[in-house]
Amino acid sequence: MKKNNSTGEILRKQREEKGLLLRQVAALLDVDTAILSKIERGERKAKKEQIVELAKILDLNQEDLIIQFLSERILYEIQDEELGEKALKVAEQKIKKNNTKQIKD
Amino acid sequence: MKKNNSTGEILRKQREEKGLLLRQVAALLDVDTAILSKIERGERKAKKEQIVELAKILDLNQEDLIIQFLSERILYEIQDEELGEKALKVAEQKIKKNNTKQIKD
DNA sequence: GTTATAATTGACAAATATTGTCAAGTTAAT
DNA sequence: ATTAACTTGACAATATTTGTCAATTATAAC
Repeated sequence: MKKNNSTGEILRKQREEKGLLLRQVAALLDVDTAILSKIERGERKAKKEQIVELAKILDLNQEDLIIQFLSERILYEIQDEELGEKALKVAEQKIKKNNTKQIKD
Repeated sequence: MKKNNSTGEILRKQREEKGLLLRQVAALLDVDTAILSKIERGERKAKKEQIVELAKILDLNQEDLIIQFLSERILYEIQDEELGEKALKVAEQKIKKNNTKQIKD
């Protein structure tokens, strides 16, 4: 029972399910095969536009893929940071505080 | 009842409380006054090393300041992203999952 | 084993973003 | 009006990210 944890795994699985080659998807994405290979294996980060494009090309739910992608960017930002988890919680609190403030507008 | 929301506000308040000039703190930090001014006003992001240094210079709790700083970096990462809050939650879940995994090691 | 196709890897280049310097401009107090 | 502290914006230096390319590895078919 294998889970798709990372954006890369999701992309690769779906590409293979559709029987597409790296070359083909890379062409549609307008990047070199090497880049897509690295993105799928998590060696490189994709750009947001590429994630959006890939969702279209591979018929993946765009929102889910973006959430996945953004969460990885967030985790990348706090990698090796001992206080990362606490910072995440503070960030959430700040967002919430801002949301409730918005009600006034 | 004014809260110190941002890193910059904390830094400025504490510097003023200590009666230090931008010039003086900037010198200790080894950057131009302009940079520190911008950091305090939230116009520029500080580097992590600078945050650590500033905590020392201004006698601020280092962990608290770092958490503050990291949370801002995280929020910066998802600014303007509609799905940012959801991504934050997913990021937290991933961290937790990883924590429990670690027990095995 | 050779050939052919797909994917991976690593060195390097191009593009973008971050951080810094400097000089000129405010602001506020005297 | 002078002075000191701070601010601002243009630009330079640096660092990071993203991309290209050529060489290599892996796999399958013969």
